[in-house]
Amino acid sequence: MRYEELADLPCSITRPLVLLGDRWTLLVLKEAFAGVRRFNAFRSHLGIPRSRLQDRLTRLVEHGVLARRPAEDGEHPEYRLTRKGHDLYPVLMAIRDWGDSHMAPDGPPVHYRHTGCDGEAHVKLECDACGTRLSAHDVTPQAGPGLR
Amino acid sequence: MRYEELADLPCSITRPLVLLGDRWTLLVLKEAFAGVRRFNAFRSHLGIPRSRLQDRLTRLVEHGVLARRPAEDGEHPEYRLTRKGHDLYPVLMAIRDWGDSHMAPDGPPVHYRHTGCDGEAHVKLECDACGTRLSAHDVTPQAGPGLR
DNA sequence: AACCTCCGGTCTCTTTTCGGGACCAGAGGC
DNA sequence: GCCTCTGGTCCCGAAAAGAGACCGGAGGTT
Repeated sequence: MRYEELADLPCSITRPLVLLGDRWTLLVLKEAFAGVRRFNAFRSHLGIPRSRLQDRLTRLVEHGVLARRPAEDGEHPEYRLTRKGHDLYPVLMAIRDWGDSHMAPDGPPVHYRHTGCDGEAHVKLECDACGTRLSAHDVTPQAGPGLR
Repeated sequence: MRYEELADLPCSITRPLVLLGDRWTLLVLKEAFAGVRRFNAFRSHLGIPRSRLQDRLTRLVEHGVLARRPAEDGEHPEYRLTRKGHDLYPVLMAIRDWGDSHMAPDGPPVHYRHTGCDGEAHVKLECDACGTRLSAHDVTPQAGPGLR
């Protein structure tokens, strides 16, 4: 129970990571953003063991990231992103930007294009007051209300 | 060796995750961005077992995310972010934005402020051509040069 | 020198988690 | 009635994580 206790720390990086920080969870979510909804579809795309997939899906449902619906037409359940899950898209896109920059010697395997536009989607860190583009050097941490 | 093979897939989300997707790696990097450089400092801040920390640091050095220097003044080695490591900041900030939104009922534990400005740093997904703010619905994947 | 401490790092043992396959039940299809 | 597909559970051997003992080099003290 040592590691799970990290989720109680007042840190908005640590807390999500206790949920998301493992081999499969973010990969499952990546598939979900690609439109995958069915149990066996996740399984065949990722090669994840069934029991592991079951664990991860259940946990994501418990945390409100996915919703399990008994399916609308057929009988087979669907796992769909909730609003909360949908909000994770920038995380995956930030990872992808990094992957394209540093782990894609032949260029990006996939372009993520603004639909109906020539541009590509990229993640940017900005100051919400002055709009300046920021890097780690420009940011200063400061105590907030959620600090116990 | 099944799981590691995912790193060979032509996907810029999957490839980084094989390196970053585990309990500790992103937490170690979070500490690195907070200025931590020494072995025992990582250890005491995170409560990570020493052998685990050793593994992770070594792996990050091998991947060029951290650099191990014999230290400039004293004798003790330092682990510092490389350029490649520095580029991971948006990933951590994207996670933090999500944590603040969905896992911080009492408000953000920490504000990440634009130094010398009142604004806060936030991650945004934008079209690099037209500048529009994008969500997952506005993005279409398209084959790129890195696709085998 | 002898002793003590601090530090990064290794080794080893136990517990937890993961991987992979067997097994199961419900829903159709034929 | 039988075969198949699907989501889901169970179980066991393998891999990874946790925890603590141990080690060696560098300083500091006396």
